[in-house]
Amino acid sequence: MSEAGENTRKKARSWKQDPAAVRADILCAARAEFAEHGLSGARVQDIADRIQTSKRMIFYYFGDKEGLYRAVLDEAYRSVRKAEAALELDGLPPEKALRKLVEFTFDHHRANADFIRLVMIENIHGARHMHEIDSLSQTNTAAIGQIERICTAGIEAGLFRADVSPLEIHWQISGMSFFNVANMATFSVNFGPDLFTDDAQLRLRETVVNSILASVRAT
Amino acid sequence: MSEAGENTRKKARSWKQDPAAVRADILCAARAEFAEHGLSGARVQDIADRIQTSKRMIFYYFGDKEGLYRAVLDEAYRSVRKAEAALELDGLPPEKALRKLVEFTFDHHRANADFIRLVMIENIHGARHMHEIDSLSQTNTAAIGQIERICTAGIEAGLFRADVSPLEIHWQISGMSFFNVANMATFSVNFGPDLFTDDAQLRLRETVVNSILASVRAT
DNA sequence: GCAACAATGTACCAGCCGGTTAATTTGCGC
DNA sequence: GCGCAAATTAACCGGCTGGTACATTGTTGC
Repeated sequence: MSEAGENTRKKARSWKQDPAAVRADILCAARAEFAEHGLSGARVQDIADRIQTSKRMIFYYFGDKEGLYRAVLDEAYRSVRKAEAALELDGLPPEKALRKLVEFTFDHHRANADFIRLVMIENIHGARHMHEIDSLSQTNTAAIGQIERICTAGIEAGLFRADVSPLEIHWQISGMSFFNVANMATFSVNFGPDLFTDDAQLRLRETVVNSILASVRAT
Repeated sequence: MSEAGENTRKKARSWKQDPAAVRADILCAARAEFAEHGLSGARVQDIADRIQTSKRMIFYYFGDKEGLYRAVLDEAYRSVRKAEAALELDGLPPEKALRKLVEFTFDHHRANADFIRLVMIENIHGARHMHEIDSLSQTNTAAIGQIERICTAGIEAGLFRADVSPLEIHWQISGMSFFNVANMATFSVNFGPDLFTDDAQLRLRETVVNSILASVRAT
């Protein structure tokens, strides 16, 4: 995911001219730069330097810095949603399905630190830029739909409490999975890095699964 | 907490000259500015403008922008720790104590959005600046001590599982309480603002309490 | 092969912003 | 009051940074 399209062009054919690849390269470099330094911290020149292109091209394709940032954010959300949609839970029994969803989310967040950082940055900006990206609203609620189906199945089977809230469950899963990646740096400084070794993370993931399952189970 | 020392000086006595108050005012204004715009996004001039002082004073007292940022971060952690330490749980039965701790943390994070934002920002910078603040390491582990005592009491009473991990419990509590504030903006855009009304937050807090309690309880 | 247009390279600018220099004022010890 | 250091002001600077003007080169349709 992160190295895709890094240098797909450059004298690929005779000499140059490959707009689509340039655009893609810029997006990729920009995602890395924004994720690393934030919106105001990112330097357009540095983005250009990451691939072999000029600042000029960036403004040519994306208008201005914020336009580029918006494009990066849009593309990032789009790709994450695609990965989430690939999960197939509908056949599984409720507890298995919920467990799989939690494990997937936990792992997926860990594997996509760039995306997490972009969301952190966007939150610092009060999600101001997301409002101008329309493609989000519809598709994001699909994540809730997944949990809703699990919940109704679980309730019907008498396994889950009748008053579970799919939105709250999603919030819990996201919250811990997100925090795990987003706050690793400060948490490590404050409490040591023990929780972030590979096997500690495996145990932690299991803790998350258990606490979610325990809280939805019928008494 | 946020308006303290806003304008404690200014012609308070005869005309001016009140170094301690100026320093405090700068710190206060800087905290707001950094929390709002991040380290690179914050403008030293804007910090000076928030109170009636000049950029020069800021460099006079704090050396440079990063020095000021470090001072803000230090002071913020210090004040939060003080509030945490005021909690008295040692008399309570284990479940009551844990519940109270969760409720306190959840509310406290909500009430201190500035601090949350500073931590988010510091995480974006890989906690680079926290390393240079020594006062943290010792006192932060006190938070774990609190949970440790609750856990041993709970285990001895046969109420808690024998393998509960205080550090993991702290991670869970922090994770959800932090996420709740830190990601409110993007979460609202993606899933609507329903979860962030006052009474929804009350229910959400109860969900957090229940899921933590459920996951530590002996089977 | 030649317009016409899309894509790219080069050089440049204006304003902002962190940081400084130097002069002025205030408070304090005596 | 006087001297001296601390506190404060005012003006300034250099370079970085987002953004642009213009020339140039490749591409495509005919």
